[in-house]
Amino acid sequence: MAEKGESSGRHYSYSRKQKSLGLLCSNFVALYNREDVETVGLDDAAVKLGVERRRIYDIVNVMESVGVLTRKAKNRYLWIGFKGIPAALEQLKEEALKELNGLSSEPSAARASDDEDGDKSLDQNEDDGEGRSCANDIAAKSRTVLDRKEKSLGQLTQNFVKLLLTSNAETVSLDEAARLLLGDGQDPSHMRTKVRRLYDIANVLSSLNLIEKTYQCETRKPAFRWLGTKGKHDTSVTVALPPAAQQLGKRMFGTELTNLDIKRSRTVPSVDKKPFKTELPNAVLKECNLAAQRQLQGSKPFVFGPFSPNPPNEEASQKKIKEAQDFESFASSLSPTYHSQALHDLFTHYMDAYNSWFAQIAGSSNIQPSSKKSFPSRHS
DNA sequence: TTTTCCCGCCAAAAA
DNA sequence: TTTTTGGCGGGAAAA
Repeated sequence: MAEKGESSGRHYSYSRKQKSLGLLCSNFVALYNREDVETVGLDDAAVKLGVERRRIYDIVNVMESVGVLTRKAKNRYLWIGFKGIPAALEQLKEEALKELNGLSSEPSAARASDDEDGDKSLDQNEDDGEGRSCANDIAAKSRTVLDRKEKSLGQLTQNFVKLLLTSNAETVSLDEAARLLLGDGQDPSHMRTKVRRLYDIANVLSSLNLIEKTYQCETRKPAFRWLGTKGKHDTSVTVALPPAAQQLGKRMFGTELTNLDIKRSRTVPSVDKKPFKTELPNAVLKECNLAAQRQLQGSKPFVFGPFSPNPPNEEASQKKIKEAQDFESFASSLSPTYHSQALHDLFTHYMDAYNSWFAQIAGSSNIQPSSKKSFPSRHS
């Protein structure tokens, strides 16, 4: 009955970027990554973030695959946060290694593999020869179930991550991944679908800062590079950029996590019909995530999400201040991206986080921005 | 053009 | 049954 999405007929210029899974994921994290959150409701998320439920399933599934969340009940997820990532990764790597040297008959073995605690130890019996009517039926059924599970976004995510974890290549392109995760010569249509899914996954993994988009050295082909698990000292894990890519004049990516992407803000192909200074949201948001995270990594080898719970060091304070100011101006020129309300909460959250965080470092190193008074008084 | 990937139909699991 | 999950691929924005 009721028409939900769209609405407001004349929505000048529509931008996919503002609806991307990556951005959604960032917003999701920003919304729930706090101490006082221990459970997440899907409805709540969908409403707060202004998206249809379907999209929530998408991001939640891949996040769960990486340990950020766990399904607790219908409509309910347990929020674990970025601290859950290392363990999950460890496990994935372990599995990957195991199935790497073990039987290599199955490319994408979707073993029961439901990590940790003993779960429902359902049938595993395949003895006896007389199945009779229903036994066969059940077998077929579980066949279907397994099949479906095998194709799930979550499973694909894990396989993709395993691939990245074990691959000795520096970067992996999505159709390489698809090719590896599927058979070799597969039906092209099937292949395309798989690649679509990989794009989805890659977007949220990027948003979580586990991977980064780059270009393959020689081919110049788009590809992804693993960023997580910097277990060892960084010996030479970071290969130089593909030199050729630089002269393309296109958007480039830094050598490190310094992946700033200044939004080109290309809106309305024909005439600029925008009455307001509509601009930035997603790019800035994302940037904030990255910035926050970058700042927070002190002696730690690697930090996962934004606002991780450890005190920053004071060496980069100057930069922080500047960013804080940027952020301030950004916040004041907020424009509706999804359905108004939700984002407001989000920004409030960001402001809070930045404030408390800034207060910390400002207090500890005793530096004040010369021109401005960092932040105006906070009032709820 | 190719690459990226959002949207939402609709079917499989759960309640 | 209804509701919750979530494959899947069309097709359009972005590069």
